[in-house]
Order: sequence, then structure tokens, then C-alpha cells
Amino acid sequence: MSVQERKQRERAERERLIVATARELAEQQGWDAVTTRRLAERIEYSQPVLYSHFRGKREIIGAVALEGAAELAAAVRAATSAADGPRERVAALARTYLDFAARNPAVYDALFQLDGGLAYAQEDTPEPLKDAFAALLESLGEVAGDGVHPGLFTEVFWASLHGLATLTRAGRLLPEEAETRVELLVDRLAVA
Amino acid sequence: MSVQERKQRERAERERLIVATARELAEQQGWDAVTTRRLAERIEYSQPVLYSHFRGKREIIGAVALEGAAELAAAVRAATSAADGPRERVAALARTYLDFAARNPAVYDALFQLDGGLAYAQEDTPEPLKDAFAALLESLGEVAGDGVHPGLFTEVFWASLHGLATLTRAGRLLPEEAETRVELLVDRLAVA
DNA sequence: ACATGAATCCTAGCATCGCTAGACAAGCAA
DNA sequence: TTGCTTGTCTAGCGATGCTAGGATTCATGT
Repeated sequence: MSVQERKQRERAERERLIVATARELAEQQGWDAVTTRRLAERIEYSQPVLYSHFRGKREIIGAVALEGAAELAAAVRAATSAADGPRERVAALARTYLDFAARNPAVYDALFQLDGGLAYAQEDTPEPLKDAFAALLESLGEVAGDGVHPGLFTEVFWASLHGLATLTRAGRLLPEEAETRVELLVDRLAVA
Repeated sequence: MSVQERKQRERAERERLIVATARELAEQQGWDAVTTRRLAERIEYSQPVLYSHFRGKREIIGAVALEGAAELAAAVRAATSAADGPRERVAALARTYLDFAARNPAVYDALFQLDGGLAYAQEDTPEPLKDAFAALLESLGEVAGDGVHPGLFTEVFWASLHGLATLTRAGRLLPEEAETRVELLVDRLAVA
């Protein structure tokens, strides 16, 4: 049995290597540069090996996305738990979210921009995605205001952050005023 | 001279045909289906003809985007001018914007999701893009609130709409609650 | 120790993509 | 009619995602 277990470990290890390499390559040169050939070469295996782990490129993007969702959730929770009061928690959440998107553009793309073949807002949504939304909900639910459904408020706030993140990264918004925009958004949307 | 003029007219006509066909194909089957071969076949010319009008596929996407920007601006202006009072104008603007994105997903993608090789928020930004932003600013500037720069407020509001539009279309948000989300957004962000 | 069979991996190739070079034809000027 | 420009097409390049089929390795049973 030990032999099989070792092989299984090695296989899992190689899968992590694939995902990590794809992510690294995407952050360095963009997702367009993440071709199956380049990826295979970097992990020092042939192309078909990728397809013994993932159905195709989409699933690799999806794997990076799930990894990113977990990190985003953790970052948000760390930031909010270190802040005092609902207003400050929400501000910290917003800054952390936008910071994550700015620092990990490829991962953010994998999560929300590209097709990673993941289901959202459904029964079979992967756990990390649900949990990331839950992390937002924990702090945002506090400031939804009377008579406003916390989940719906979280969706709206999240959408606003997503819009700021993508438009900024696409060059549609100048990054200098980023902080001012966050202040405005938090002041208006969050009910103390 | 008349011969040259006729040729020029025909050339311009063919260029419109290319853009219209690309848009139609994109709306029908998505931008992935808009390949230079398929596009060439539909306009009943060979591939290289496309490259005598546009530098490449990117520029074709850009042309569709500009067309869309003009339509979006017109739709927003029509909706806002028909509404009474700042609050209602902004609500109409939001609904119209999201409706446009939902009804013309391919055009919206060309505008804000894909790389059409267009410059944004800069000196050499094409006129239709500037004008679309101006159309938003006209109504949103009214409800920015004291001491808040109208342009910055417009950016934030626009980003929120953009987030709602993209997340809804990507299946990240369920469309049933769309109207409720718009109400919430307008109520909180707009200062009467 | 050795043969067997399964698991594992790679070479080679397919269809398709965006894009371009070079041949060919059509139409204008002399 | 003869040249020349202008326009268009055929054919092809390199690169993409993905896959079939052969080769190799390796654990296993005798």
C-alpha cells in the first residue's frame, strides 16, 4: 500500500506545482502567456501530463481561482478583525479587497474575469467561493441598515468594489484617487 | 474625381459592414466565435480584406466598442431627460445602463471587458468614450453631494453599475433581485 | 530472477487561430 | 494598345488547445 500512497502524494505534489506555476506565469506575463506548452515546459513534463490532472486550461484557471478565493477570504478576515467598529471594519475590508486585486491581478482575473468553469451563486458552488462571500458578509452585514437584507447589501457593496477593481486595473480609472473613492463608497453605502 | 469618390464610399460602406457583422456574430455566438475567417466569410470577402480596414481583430473590437459607446450615451440621455427630479433621473440612468449591458452583452464586453486597444481616461481617449462618460456625469453630478467632486462621484457610481452589470452577466449574481439592488444603490449613493 | 500486465509518460499530429507574403486580375492613365 | 497602380485572393507561417497511440517504466506473482 505504501507504494500507492507515495505515488498519490507525488501526484498531488505535481498538481500543486502545476497550479503554482500557472499562477506565477500568469502574474509575470499575463494569462495569455500561460499556454499549455509553456506551462508543460516549466514544470518539466510534457503537455499531456496537464490533461491527466485537469480537463483543460479552463480547469487550471479554476484551480488558481479557488486558491485565490481562499487567500482573499483570509486577507479580508485578518483586516476586519484588526479594525475597531463597524465603519472601520468596512473601510478596512474595502481597502484590503482592492489591494488584493491590485497585487494579484492574474489571480483576480482567474476569479472574476476569466472563465474558470466554476459555478457561482448556486448549490454546487465550490466551498472557497462561498466562504469568500461569507467573509464579506460577516462585516458588511453589520452595516446593511434596517430592513435591508444583509446578503443583498453585500452583493451591492461587493459589486461596487469589483467595479472599482476592474476599471482601475483596465486603466479606466486613475489610481491616484483610489483612496478618495473608497472613502466615498464606504461613507455612502455603509449605515452606521 | 467621381470615380475615386465612389470607391471611397464603397470602402466606407464595407467597413460598416465589417463592424456590423462582427457585432452581430458576437451577439449571436459570443466573441470567441468571431474569428477572422468566419467574419471574412460572412461579409463575402477574403481574410486579408479585413486587414486593409483594421490593423487586426483588436481594432475591430474597438470599432464595435465605439459604436456601443455612442448608443449607450444616447440611451442614457434619452432616459434621464424623460425623468423628473434628480433622484428619478439617477434611477432611470442606472436602470438604462444595466439594461443596455444585459441586452447587448457582446457590445458591453467590447467596451469594458475585452481589449479593443482603446485609451481611457486620457488625452487621446476617443470622443464617443468621453461623451458616454459625460452623459453619466450630466445626471450624476447633480447628486454628488456637497464637497464631493462630481467627476469622482460619477466614477464611483459608474464602477458600481459596472460591477453589477458584469457580475450579473457572469452568473455571479442572480438577476431576480436586480431591481432591488438598483434601488439600494441609488438610495444610498445619491444625495438628494 | 524473471516474465507479465498495468500504469505512466512522451512523440507526433489535428484542427483552428491571427496574420502576412506574393501571385494574380481589374481598371485607370498615357 | 500598353504600362502601372490598385485591389483582391490563394496559400502558408507560427502558435494555440487538445488527443491518439506508441514506448517505457515499474510493481507484482511465480
